[in-house]
Amino acid sequence: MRKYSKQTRILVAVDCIIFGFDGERLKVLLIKRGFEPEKDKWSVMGGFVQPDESPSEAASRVLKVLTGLENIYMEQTEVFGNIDRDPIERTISIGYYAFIEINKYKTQITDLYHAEWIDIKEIPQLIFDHNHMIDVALKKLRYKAALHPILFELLPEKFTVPQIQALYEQVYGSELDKRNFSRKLFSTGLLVKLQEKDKSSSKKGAFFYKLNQDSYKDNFEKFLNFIPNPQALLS
Amino acid sequence: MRKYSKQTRILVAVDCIIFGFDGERLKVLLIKRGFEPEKDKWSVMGGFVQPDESPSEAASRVLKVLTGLENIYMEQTEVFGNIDRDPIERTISIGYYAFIEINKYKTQITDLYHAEWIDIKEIPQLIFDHNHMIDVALKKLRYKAALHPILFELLPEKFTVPQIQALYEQVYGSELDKRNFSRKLFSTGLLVKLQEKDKSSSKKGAFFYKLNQDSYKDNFEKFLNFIPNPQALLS
DNA sequence: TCAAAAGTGTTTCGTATACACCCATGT
DNA sequence: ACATGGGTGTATACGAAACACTTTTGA
Repeated sequence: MRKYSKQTRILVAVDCIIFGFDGERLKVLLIKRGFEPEKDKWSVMGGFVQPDESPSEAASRVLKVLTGLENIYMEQTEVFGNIDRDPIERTISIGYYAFIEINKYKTQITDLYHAEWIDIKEIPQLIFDHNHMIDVALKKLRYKAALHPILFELLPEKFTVPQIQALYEQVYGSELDKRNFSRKLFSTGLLVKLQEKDKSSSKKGAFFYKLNQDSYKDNFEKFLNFIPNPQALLS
Repeated sequence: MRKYSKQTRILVAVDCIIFGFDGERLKVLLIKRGFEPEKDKWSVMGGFVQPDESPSEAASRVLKVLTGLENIYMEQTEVFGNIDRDPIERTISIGYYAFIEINKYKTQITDLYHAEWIDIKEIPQLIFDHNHMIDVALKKLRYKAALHPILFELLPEKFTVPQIQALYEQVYGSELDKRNFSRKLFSTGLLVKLQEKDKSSSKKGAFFYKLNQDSYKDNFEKFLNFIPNPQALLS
């Protein structure tokens, strides 16, 4: 068969907004570019989609190269395709966002790309439309996390209730009532209490919990409103 | 400045899933392809992104060429980028979905592309991954419509309560209690009652309503759950 | 007068929210 | 003993859902 001979091919990139949580602050992994264009400026990590990979494979590859991590939850945000968003050459970029447990991230790789965790409140000016990409990812994160238990991806295997609450408070930039929060949390049936306590942040210590993986998967797509029983309907 | 010389450029397309509602059934606008590859097979309408347009501009152009309509609500679904999704040549396609009032669609243009409204329950086998694209768009539509008043885009300027209800019932494939439905509907403050009645579907006649455009815009992003007051937080 | 669709109210129940005190422990 | 953060319970209010009858009018 022949090709679509009269059409223009375009550079396609992926850019990854990588969120992390250190127990106190929500952060994004940014790199200081070691190459042109915009050398030494901050940006999110990205790369071009190669002939032998799908965009999501490209995003996973980029994530792995930067952090050494695989099998991480990633999701598309949206496509950024303005004609002049990259001054060198037209490039259409597919945005992805990922959640990683900040301590799994190996710092030895950091130096290679001059990568750093930057507090979400202190993002510097980035190249191209990368600030906008982060805004979009953050908005999507907030939207999704209000309806689905997605933020657990940011927590270590064992975590405490005060830690989760701090995470939600970071994401939404507001304080939550701990009594109502913990009740809601437990009512999901997602948490399994462990015997061990985290004594690092208080004298009394806070119990560790882990995710009930089965009900986590089962409940991931659940949410409510407008339609009487959307859980049953959205499948 | 020089180009990213070592990278491979890729064909980028947009494909538009166009939803319509005829007062009874939810439908999708499909075309019978008049060109190779897959001539005479059904597909959704799409086109390649041109050098002088962004993907969303391309989607609007495709929609206009097919339906004659402009300024229609469109939104990205996701990117479909498997290496072999188009057997002729690798093409990355950005999915869009649109809602149009079915009667605004001019049938004279239909013939040009052999376009037809197909009931959502009766989608034939389509080329490439187009069936999957429709599934994704439909899922997204259901998700979004459960939280936001998006389905009004499918209705004519004047509509009746039984019509909206029928639309929701089509979208979710389930029956709704009309007492609860109308109460919820009116509580949004989105509707303005008109004097005129629609007598076409009953002897008694049903009152027409129109959208309160101001509160429609104000309320578009509202919804609830998991976080105490997400409306205030998502902005 | 009857059939067919439109329109309207009440009760019940569950969940969201507001709110304040006791517990455990290291210093 | 006390300061610090962890953990728990209750009362109220609001919204969701279940449920059935009356109205209008063309045939």
